Amino acid sequence: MRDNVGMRISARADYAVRAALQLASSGDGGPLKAEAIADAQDIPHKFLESILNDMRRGGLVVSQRGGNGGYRLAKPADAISIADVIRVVEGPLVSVRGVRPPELSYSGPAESLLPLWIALRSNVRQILEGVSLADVASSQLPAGVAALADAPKAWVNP
Amino acid sequence: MRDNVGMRISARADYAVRAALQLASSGDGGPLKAEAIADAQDIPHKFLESILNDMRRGGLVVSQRGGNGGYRLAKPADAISIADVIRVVEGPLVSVRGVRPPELSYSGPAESLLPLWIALRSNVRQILEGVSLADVASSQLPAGVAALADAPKAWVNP
DNA sequence: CTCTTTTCCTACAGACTTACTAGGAAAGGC
DNA sequence: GCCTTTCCTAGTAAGTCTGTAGGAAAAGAG
Repeated sequence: MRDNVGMRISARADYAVRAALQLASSGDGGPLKAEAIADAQDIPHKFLESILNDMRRGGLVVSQRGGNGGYRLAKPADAISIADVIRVVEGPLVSVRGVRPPELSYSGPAESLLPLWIALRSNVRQILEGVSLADVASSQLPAGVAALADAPKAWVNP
Repeated sequence: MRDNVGMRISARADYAVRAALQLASSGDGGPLKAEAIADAQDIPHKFLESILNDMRRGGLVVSQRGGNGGYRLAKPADAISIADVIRVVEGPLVSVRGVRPPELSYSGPAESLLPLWIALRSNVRQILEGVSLADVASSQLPAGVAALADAPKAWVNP
């Protein structure tokens, strides 16, 4: 039985964003330990560790070992977008058959498929790059996004 | 090395759309054989067969066996959207951790994540449901989509 | 009825991805 | 030295993705 594809947010990406939000909302009471985040957001501890590691390598968080170490955001929460987080843990936001749209080539009646994928990607970017960790953590989504989410139609499954 | 997730259009979905476009553009010179489509679009023949089968079960195409059989669209090309095609071969357009957004529950600073995913999904739908096979086959994308695709920024990788 | 064509169905296989878990080494503070 | 917490390598069970193989069932032509 085939299931869900299309815009798939994996567990890894979902966890990454939630962890980042937890860090964003911790204001500045020192760094947060992986385990504290794991408990707060109900994420498997060791799995989260590897995600936080990706985020550190990607320059999104900084870490401190030992006694009262932990993680904190490397930049202000309003300077990190959801797209930043997803890209750091999973690579490109949009891909077709494993490659990014500009590398594709279509022929015949499928020629205009490329512009379509490009438009789609641009649209997804617009949303995910336009929303910061601070926006979500404070429940203040940008007007355009909030408008989309408020339409009742948006909540019903097709 | 982790790679591409996010909005992933699988080979299966890409092939399905291209096959449907080929059918759309064949006007009405009788049904098209699977092999003819496979050749025209450079899709593995047997793989395409199973995709066309999904599309038949989903009511998108009708088939005819024997002598000069083949496939044709079950509805006019301007009554089938790209979203229809993708959904028939891959299920829901957008999912988070394998489930559809409305089934999720977030807590703490992640509470506003749900509206964000909903907004994202609504946006993706708007595009993919708003473009028909006829639009793509005739290279006449709807104004809003064409505008997105025409922005030079949309074509550069981040 | 037989032959050819083409769809339809089932089964499988190899490579890859996903979501984890285990165990310990390295660093930092007391 | 000791305790904590990050950091690193490895592995694994289950699933998905992209196909292939082989044949049975239908439709029409002769």
